[in-house]
Order: sequence, then C-alpha cells, then structure tokens
Amino acid sequence: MCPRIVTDEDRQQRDRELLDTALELIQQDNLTSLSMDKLAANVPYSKGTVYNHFCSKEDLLLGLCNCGMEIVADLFDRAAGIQGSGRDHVFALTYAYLLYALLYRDQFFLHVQSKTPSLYEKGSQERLERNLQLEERLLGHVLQAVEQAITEGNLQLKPGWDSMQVAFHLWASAFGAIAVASIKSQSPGPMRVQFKREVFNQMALILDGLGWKPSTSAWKACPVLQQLETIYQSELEALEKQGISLSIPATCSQGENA
Amino acid sequence: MCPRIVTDEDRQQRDRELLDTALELIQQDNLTSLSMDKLAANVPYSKGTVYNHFCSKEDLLLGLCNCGMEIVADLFDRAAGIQGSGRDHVFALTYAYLLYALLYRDQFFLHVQSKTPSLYEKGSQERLERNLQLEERLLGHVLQAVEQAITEGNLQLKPGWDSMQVAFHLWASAFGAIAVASIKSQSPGPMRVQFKREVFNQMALILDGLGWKPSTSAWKACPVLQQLETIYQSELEALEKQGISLSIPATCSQGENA
DNA sequence: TTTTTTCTTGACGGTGCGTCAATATTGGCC
DNA sequence: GGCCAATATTGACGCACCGTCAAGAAAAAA
Repeated sequence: MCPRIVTDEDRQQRDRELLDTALELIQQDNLTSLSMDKLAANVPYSKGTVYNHFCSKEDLLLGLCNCGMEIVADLFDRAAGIQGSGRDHVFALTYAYLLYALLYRDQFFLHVQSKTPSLYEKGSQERLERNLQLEERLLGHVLQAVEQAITEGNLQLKPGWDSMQVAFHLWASAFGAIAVASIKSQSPGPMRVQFKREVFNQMALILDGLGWKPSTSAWKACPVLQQLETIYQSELEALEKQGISLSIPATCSQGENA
Repeated sequence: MCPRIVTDEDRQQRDRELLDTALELIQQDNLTSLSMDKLAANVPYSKGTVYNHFCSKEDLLLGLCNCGMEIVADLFDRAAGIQGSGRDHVFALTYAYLLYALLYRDQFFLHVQSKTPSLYEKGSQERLERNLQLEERLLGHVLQAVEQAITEGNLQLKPGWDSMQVAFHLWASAFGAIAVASIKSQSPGPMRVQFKREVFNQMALILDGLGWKPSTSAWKACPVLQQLETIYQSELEALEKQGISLSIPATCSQGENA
C-alpha cells in the first residue's frame, strides 16, 4: 500500500496499532496465549511486517511492558499533582501503583520479567533504552516525594543514608506487598489477610521505621483519599466493572506508634 | 524394563531423577531453554514416561518450584535452630531467603509464577497440594519468630493486628527487597544502591516500624551472623564459587532510631 | 505356554517462532 | 508514459516444542 514512506509517523503509529491489538488479545485471553502469529492474524499486516517492528516475541513483551510503565508514569504524574505532604504523595503513589497492578496484572509482572536475561537479551536496543528511561521517570516521582518530606522537615535521613536508598526501600516494599496481594487474591489457598488493605499498612510500617513524620493515623483523616478518588475516577470505575473495589484505605487499620 | 512394580518407591525415585536432571539442565542453560523433549533426551526414559510423571510442562515447573521450596524449608529449619531472640530469627530467615534467591534464582521466581493461573491451572492436584503445604511450612517459621518476640516482650501487637498480619508484612517486604536486589544486581542500568545490603536494612525498617525491640543496631554486634556463617557454610561456599559474596550484614548501615 | 494387565515408546498432529526468497509498491529518471 | 532501482510486504518454510495415542514390550497370572 504505502512502502518507502514509513520512516517517521507511520512507523510510530503502526507500533501503537500492533501494541494495542496485542493488549486486546491479552485482555481477551491471557499473556501466555499471545503469539506472534495470532497478533499478525489480528492486524492488517503480515507476520514479516510485524517482525519489522518487533525483532522477537521478547521485544514485543518489552514493548507491552513499556506501554504499562507509561500508564504508571501517567498515574504518577497525576499523583504528583495532588495537594499534600510528602507522606501524602507516597500514599498517592502507592495507591496509583496498586491501581495499576489490579488493572493490568500481566503488565505489572512484565515489569519484573523485563529485568530478566531471557527478556532483555532478546529485546531491541531502542526498547531497552526506553525501558530504562521510564524506570528513571518512575523512580524520580518517588525521589521527589522523599525530598519533599526532607525539605518539609518531616524526614531526617539517618547517617549514611541518602534519598535514593529511601526511594529504593519504598519501591521494593510497595512492589513486594502489591505482588503478594495481587497473587494471593487470585490464587487458591487460605485467605487470612485483607491483602489490598495491607499494602498501605506495609508502607506505613516502612515510613514509621524511617522516622518519617507525621505518624500513620494522619492518613485516615486527610483529604488525600478524596482527591485520589477524583483523579483516578475512570480507573476506579474500570476496576469496579471487573468486580474489584478499592475502598480500602478508609477502613485501613492504623499503626499509631508515635 | 520393570513395569508393574512402580507404585511406590520406584515412582518417587524417578520423580526425583527427573527433577534432578531438569535442575541440571536449568543450571547449564536457563529456565526458558528447558523443554520436555530435552528432559526426555537426558534421561533413560522416553517422553511418554516423562508425561507419566508430569502431566504438563507447567506441572514440571511446579515440581521444580516445590523442590526449591523444600530447599528453603531446610534452610529455614536450620535458621530456627540458632540461639537468639525473635529478632535474630527474623534476621536469620531473611539471610536464608536471600541465600536461596542468589543460589537458585530461577526457582525463587518460580515461587511467584506458581501462584499465577497460567501455572496452577495446568498443574496436578497432587503437586498443587504439596505447594500449599510447603508454603504453610515456610510461613510457619516466620510466624514462630513473631510469636517468640511477643512472648519475649519485644513485640507488642498494635490494636487490630494479629501475628499473621505481621508475618505477612515480613514476608512481603523480604520478597520485594530480595526480588529487586536479585533483579537489579544482574541487569543493565545504573547501580546506585548496594542492593544485597539493603535487604537487611529494609527488614530493619519494617521491624522498627512495628515497634519491635530492640532497635536495629543490635544486629551488628550480635553473634547471630557468626552462627549463620557456620550453619550455611556449604551454601556460602557454593555462592563464592559463582563469584558472589554475601559479606553484607557486617557492614550493614544501621538505623538507630530507638 | 498363553493370556491379561501394566507400562513404555516414539511417531504424529498441531502450534509457535523466526527467516528469506519471491513479490509488490513506489520514487526517480529518461 | 515506460523503465529501473530501492524499499516494503508477504507467506511458505525449517525447526523446535507440546501433548497424545496406537502399537509394542515386559511382567504377572492362568
């Protein structure tokens, strides 16, 4: 139809088209059932052309992962816009990340896989770089919240620590809690804990451990939750359609160890 | 060779033989390169017989995951045997889990995957049950440390909390930190944090957040580390052979927020 | 020895990944 | 317009992998 004139917009647009179709296929079935042939069959291009955009299946997965990280970046951007303390912003980021994990579970776990040799060894240079960029951008939001708390005077770094370390701990802790919550709430076995609620409790524990003031109980009353339910209204509605509600923080058991 | 007499020991023994060969193949290459044909080719049985033991590839992976969990269970058993406070035991369990993740990375991540529909929907009933049993056993060790701390008087549960919740947070936090550490220390991108060391810092943060006494600095001096290096001597040597050292806790930056 | 039961085998169908020679499309040139 | 070169597209092909199953082998029973 239109060869030779693909070098710019066209290419980007078809990239998106392919990724969007792939995402649809994932949502219809699941990630493991996605195949390059299936993608090619559901798109007005042939397999060869698909391989012109993604050098391997792993590269496609990397593309989907990056797609997801862009969604998170957008959620984080909105979280950064709320009115509130550094601690409020940590809460907002956690909320956003949990929202993402519940809405896009496959892509959430792709984020881990993208760091694994089996993926990144077969991804294109271009997409790997984008992956690092996006990671940087996400971590930047966390760092910003940490530094806000420091300038507010609510957080004093312990000797030998820097903000990056703090950001790392916040990230790792949120990831762990959300991963376990996301897994446990959809797998067989005993369900002894309200996992989604515990995500926020865990962040509170970390913050308390860091000596990050004010203490946890502030979350209950503060108007951040209402702000969040406003800025994430469409995402929350999408979640409700899937039968999942996220009315956790209001009933969050609080750790009042001032 | 010997049909009809397979109903008991024979079957178990071949199960192990198959799993052991599969583990060898994984260590030679990697998890993704493992295939049922390859396994059958490296074993004195045919593919059909392999499928007599594992109803699908996913079932084999589940078997490998269980294998790994048994290793962890063994490490945890040894950790439970050390002399020390509840906090020391948490430290020891963290140490053991990190050791496991570094030595058997693929199996560590299989533990997550085993909770994902794409795996557990195709696993055999038998192996799924065993998986839950093992999970129970591992969590039991964490619970035990929590309850030891409570009876010692070092940990007082906040109102509305129970030991299971505490164990969940310890587990999720350790998992997150170790996962991120394991991933980041073997993938491209900036390396701004000594990830392995931070695993212990993160646990300290959680403990501090829980109000779990005594405060963190105790780890540095306590004789637990020496005990650990004794009971995990062979594992540490195996790790060194791979060029990874685990001399972290001694230089662990301590959070002294009593 | 023969029959029956149990276990093993590997060839086969179906699917997925990635390649590449053949084909189609377009821009430039005469 | 007609022709050439450069580029994009196609889908059939080779290879690997998963899971099955009819045919066959081995042991126990008769």
